[in-house]
Amino acid sequence: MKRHQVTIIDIAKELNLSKSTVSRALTGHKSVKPDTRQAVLELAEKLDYQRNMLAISLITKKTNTIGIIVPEFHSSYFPKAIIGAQEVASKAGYSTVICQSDETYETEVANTRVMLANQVDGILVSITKETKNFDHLKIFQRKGIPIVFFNRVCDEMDVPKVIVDDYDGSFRAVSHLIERGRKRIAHLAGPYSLKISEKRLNGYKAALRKHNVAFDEDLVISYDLNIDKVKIYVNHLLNMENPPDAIFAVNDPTAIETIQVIKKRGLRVPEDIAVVGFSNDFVSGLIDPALTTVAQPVKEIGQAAAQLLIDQINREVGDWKAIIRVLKTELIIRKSS
Amino acid sequence: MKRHQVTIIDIAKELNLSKSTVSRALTGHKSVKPDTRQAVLELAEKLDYQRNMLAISLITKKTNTIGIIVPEFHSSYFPKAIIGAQEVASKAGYSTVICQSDETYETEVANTRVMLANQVDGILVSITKETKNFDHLKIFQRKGIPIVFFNRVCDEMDVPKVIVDDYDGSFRAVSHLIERGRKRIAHLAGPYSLKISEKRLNGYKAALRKHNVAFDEDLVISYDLNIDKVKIYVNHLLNMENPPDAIFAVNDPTAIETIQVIKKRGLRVPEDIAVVGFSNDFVSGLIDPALTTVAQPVKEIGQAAAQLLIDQINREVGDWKAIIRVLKTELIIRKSS
DNA sequence: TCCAAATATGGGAACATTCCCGCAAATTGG
DNA sequence: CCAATTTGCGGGAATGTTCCCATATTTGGA
Repeated sequence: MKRHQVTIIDIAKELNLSKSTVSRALTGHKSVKPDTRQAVLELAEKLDYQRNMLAISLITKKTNTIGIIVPEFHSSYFPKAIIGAQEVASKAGYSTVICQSDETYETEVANTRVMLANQVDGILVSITKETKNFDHLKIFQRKGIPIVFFNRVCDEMDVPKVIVDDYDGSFRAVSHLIERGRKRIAHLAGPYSLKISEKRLNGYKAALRKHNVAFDEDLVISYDLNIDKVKIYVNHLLNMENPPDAIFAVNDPTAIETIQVIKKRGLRVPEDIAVVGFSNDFVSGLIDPALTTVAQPVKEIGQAAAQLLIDQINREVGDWKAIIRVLKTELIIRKSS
Repeated sequence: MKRHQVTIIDIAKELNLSKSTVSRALTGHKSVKPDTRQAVLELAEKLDYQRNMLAISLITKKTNTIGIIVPEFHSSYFPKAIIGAQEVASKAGYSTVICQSDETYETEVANTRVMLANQVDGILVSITKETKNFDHLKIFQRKGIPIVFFNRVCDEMDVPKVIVDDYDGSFRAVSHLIERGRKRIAHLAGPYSLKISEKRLNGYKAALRKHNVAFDEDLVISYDLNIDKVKIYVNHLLNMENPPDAIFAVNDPTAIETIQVIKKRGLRVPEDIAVVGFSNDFVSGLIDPALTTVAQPVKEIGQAAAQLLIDQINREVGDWKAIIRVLKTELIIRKSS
């Protein structure tokens, strides 16, 4: 299939030079006569020579590639974070290999294999909701390949992480609901295997405590983020003999689906039940009613994560700290509360 | 930074074998004693040996990687198409390198460089709205690297393409508006450098003709897809002495923004002005009013494109046809019309 | 004018792997 | 029981590049 690739040897032969000289001319080394360099560059252009990164990477042991593993592409969160990461990566001369784990542990493990085989210089990871064992990620640590977590982080690994203050965001969202006079606030939580679910739950609890609202265990439902199940849980909540007057959802897709279910039952948002989400997805301002939510600086998270990763790649082995960057959230109050 | 990588030579030495034998054992070659293979496999596992794809690719001239270049990540279209493409690619043993050109020609050119340097086995491309010169893509053809276009295709290159029937979708959308009694239907078109803009415009014109509605040049505005400008154009249309009673937008983000502008002026959708979009983005069903739009089988488009590409990679050079897969659209009628 | 230093180039190892070729030992068949 | 085949393994080239070391040429200062 492939025909012969133009190599530096072809250029060398044509110009009666050695491959060493051509290599030097091409990489912008000093100690090569301007005329020679000029000739090499011109011929390279003419033959449209492309440097073979495989060979270069093989010898330099550096691929200038970073891997990104994210659980899904359905919400606008990860695409946006990836844009941010790619931005700083490409500015630093890195290309990116993106894998999507589809929220399953096995795919995530497979993805890490791809990354290792491709000899990435470092990886950015946001784990799946299923991931409880981290051996596949610890391999990178062991091999000295930098790793940075963002959003969904691994607590038991001592590496840099970029997160938002989930506790605080959650606290403010729930406080807001209480200030609007809501007394029975339900929480549709994520799986507790994810640290963010736990933190958002804690923020929720703290807000209740702070405002002397009784905590009712029955009003907290942890679910697996499978959006189809929201219907069941929301209906369950609405069918309680003492139903909630507000629902704080762990993320925006959940909140949006919650609103749909409530509307379908003929109840009004926010009059009958207020709804608040988390993340400020692109959609959230456009739906009816517009969703009150906790905005995250998503693109900045991606940027920060990539920057942390590249810093780590450029540092000497051992010379880095497990910095945890915590970015601020912002409560966006809209019609749904 | 990097410490020594475990290679087949390490394994060979440890077991007093040659690297050839280890290679054979690892690649599942026949003619290697079961005991030997077992020993190799076990030691490889123990040392957590990872095959170096760089070296393998260098020698086999195949990277098992396909490149995907898309213009943007903002709408749900491209992420969804990528999911589809990745699905069939990874099933076929290919990983993907994704680049986003940010709707600028220069970035697209840079992206193709990355793809060439990374020796991808083939690329999937959807061009930017700016791309008028295709030399950077023709290089792939010249080098015998398969290329498949999807969505935003290049007309002057004779390669496989995956598109939807834009003309037909547009025709049906506009026919629907006419059937609902609309007489003055405006069209917010995309840049004519994109084939899809042209086709959607043609479908629009054809529908008018078919139903004997006069074509009014002033009701068609072509714009550069910069969403911030929608406001200007929609206001311009509404300020006309004989304003439109419907707006057919070239895509959903445009339609959604159009609705926002109309609502902000105190007009009602669809009572005063009906709006129809194109693509059925994830958001479109959730906004108020829910958007009538032409649904595309986005994931299937990605799948089809990847399949076409992989077929082409696996074929002998020269043995392929410039198939154009045209997928069907579906008109989704919602509240906005 | 001559030697040292700078400049310019070449040669070859190295990177990790595959794959072809060759050779020995083991197995088979008549 | 010996030739023929099969099985199992090793050696070494090749992939495209960088980089170190060596060598040749030019330059400059005393």
